[in-house]
Amino acid sequence: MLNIIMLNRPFPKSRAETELDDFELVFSALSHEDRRRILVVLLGRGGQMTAGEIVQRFTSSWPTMTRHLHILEHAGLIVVEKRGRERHYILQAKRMSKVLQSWNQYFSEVENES
Amino acid sequence: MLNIIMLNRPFPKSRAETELDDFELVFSALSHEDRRRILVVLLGRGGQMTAGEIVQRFTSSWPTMTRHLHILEHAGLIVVEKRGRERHYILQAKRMSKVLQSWNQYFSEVENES
DNA sequence: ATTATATTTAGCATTTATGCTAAATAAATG
DNA sequence: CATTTATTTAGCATAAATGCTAAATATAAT
Repeated sequence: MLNIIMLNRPFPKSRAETELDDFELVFSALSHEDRRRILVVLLGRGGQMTAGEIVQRFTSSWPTMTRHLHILEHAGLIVVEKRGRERHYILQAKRMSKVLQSWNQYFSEVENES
Repeated sequence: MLNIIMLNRPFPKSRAETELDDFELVFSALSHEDRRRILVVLLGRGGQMTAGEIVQRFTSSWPTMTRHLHILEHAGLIVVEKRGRERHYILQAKRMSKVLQSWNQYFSEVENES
């Protein structure tokens, strides 16, 4: 699987490298309106919903929503928990804030603006 | 032009609507690595560079970079100033921070996490 | 076991994004 | 004015993302 490839690195990624990967994953995940809406919907429901509850609130098909959920999961913006035949998706708001704040921090020194 | 269509609305957009548009524009703009790099490069040069200076630092062709610059401009992450035949692109770091922080604020109430 | 429910995976069609080359524009210079 | 320099616009080819339907999987219920 994909994991094998990723764990096969000769040495671990540096903090900075990981951060760059995070920016890629998080900004890509957040670039689609439905994916942003999923996070907002999750927030409104206390941060945790099943796949079915999420799908109900959108117009796209279930497979399409599943893919969005996987993209959000891969970016670390949600995590999944299997409970019987249900999948519970759990918002990772802190992780999202951290990544976005660390991006913002790069730019926080600047005062060169109108 | 595009402006005519946009100004033809019967009433102005609400604050919330504008914010949603901002999320779309900003997260889409930041979803491409070269566009994020342009902002970082601009930052390293004091927040202002000509189109040519920016293009020099990337491997993509000038037209490709021009398009990236326009996407960043449309998102409000840079502004352009014409000076003779040069275009000076100016980083709008504050605007970027504001948009990302306002997104983060939606999620800042949550403490439901590991 | 059989059926129903919850959800994902496969595979394909369509749209959108990206990247290029060639041509156009517009200011500066000889 | 002709030429060079800085940059954009047009138009097309390719890659990537999105969305769908059908099929598969896996757990729960009868």
